[in-house]
Amino acid sequence: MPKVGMEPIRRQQLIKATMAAIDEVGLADATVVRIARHAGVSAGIISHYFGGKDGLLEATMRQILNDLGEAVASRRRALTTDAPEAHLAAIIDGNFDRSQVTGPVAKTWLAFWASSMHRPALERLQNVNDRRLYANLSHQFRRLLPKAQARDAARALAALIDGLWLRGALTPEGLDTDRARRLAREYLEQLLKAHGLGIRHPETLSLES
Amino acid sequence: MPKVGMEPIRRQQLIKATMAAIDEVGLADATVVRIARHAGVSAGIISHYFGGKDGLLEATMRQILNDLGEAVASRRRALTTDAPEAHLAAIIDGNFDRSQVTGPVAKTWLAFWASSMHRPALERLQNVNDRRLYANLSHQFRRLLPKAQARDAARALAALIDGLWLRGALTPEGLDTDRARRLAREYLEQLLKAHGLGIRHPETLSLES
DNA sequence: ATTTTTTTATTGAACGTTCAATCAATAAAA
DNA sequence: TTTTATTGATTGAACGTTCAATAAAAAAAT
Repeated sequence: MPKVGMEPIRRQQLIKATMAAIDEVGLADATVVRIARHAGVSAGIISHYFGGKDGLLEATMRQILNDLGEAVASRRRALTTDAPEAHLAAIIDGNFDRSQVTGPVAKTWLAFWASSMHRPALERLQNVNDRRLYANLSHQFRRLLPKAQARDAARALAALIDGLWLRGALTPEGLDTDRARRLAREYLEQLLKAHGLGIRHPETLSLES
Repeated sequence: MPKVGMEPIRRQQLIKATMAAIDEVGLADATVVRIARHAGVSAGIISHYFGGKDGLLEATMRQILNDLGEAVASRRRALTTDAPEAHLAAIIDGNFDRSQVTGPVAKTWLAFWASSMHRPALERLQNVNDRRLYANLSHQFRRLLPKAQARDAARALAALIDGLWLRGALTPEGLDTDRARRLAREYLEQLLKAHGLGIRHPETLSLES
């Protein structure tokens, strides 16, 4: 089947196959042969397109984080108001975007998160993503709360979002995205109410209901 | 050095060495030789006392979860009041117990959490622990809130606790336990306030009646 | 329109490495 | 002398990478 212009196709196939393999047997047993079989190609092709297994894993993590960032960014772009409550709701919704929370993606995300502790290349990607979430939250909260309280609110909401992801990735049924979104939004609502700031119709603040 | 009664000593040494090795190079590179070297013994001894590497990993995870459970249980036993707010505060404090949050333990915990998705033996231990935290929280909230809201409160607080752990395990400086405790307690306070239930001096609940 | 040549894409067996497990040998205490 | 504890070289399996061989398409030549 050799043809020209196979590179972007194969790269995408292999990244998807990596997630499928990790979902199936975990990162530790996701060998190059297994990944290649999922993509319907031979093992050698991985070194050809990614320079080796590490390159493929890094590309896979980068894709997951990019997709997550884009899910958040697109929801914020679609806002018709600049109210901080609306941005915060969009950040929550983006983090529980359907495309991010399917079994393979969530399990791969968690596997990478754990191994990023000891792989510099993955740790870098992880930190960029972490800081982006915290900075986004912190900046919006800062428009509503004093600095110290804004920081705490951002830390807590970021932890709640990650915790819901984590628990969702581990339950066999997968994450209940509607419930996770609702819990995070209710936390946000309570937080603002506790500081004497009402939230105005959180369920209609973003475009998707 | 050979003497009788070495078994409990060696088992403890090897479990501790396992956490040290995972903290140092991650679960993927924590080989039996490396673990044994941390304990100052030879590799063969692992199979002798634990039947193999898997047995050692399972014993290590079991110890972490047992310690965590004991940290919570002992704080609840020490309560002088039966107020649900006090139990909830004790559960929070127990989960951020100092002995549980040092670097090696936290990293090992996260590594096991990720690999429990694909190792039945670890998954079982993980589920027991998860359900215990959720059941404890849920039962105490049930004394304050209607059933549906109690369940949601338990789910959210459990996620917040896990999320704070997760983020703490990944930051180079480790988890700031005081801050994590404070954020979780503030969340609890807001939650109860939102339901019209004041909390009475959460930091002194375990001392006053 | 054929045939030939070149380029691109892919394979999979071979290689060197690393690992967990084994077990005969050894050493110290009982 | 017997028992308990421990070693560490050996073994076999599994892994990622490499690379000569191959196949198909594209380009060039006839």
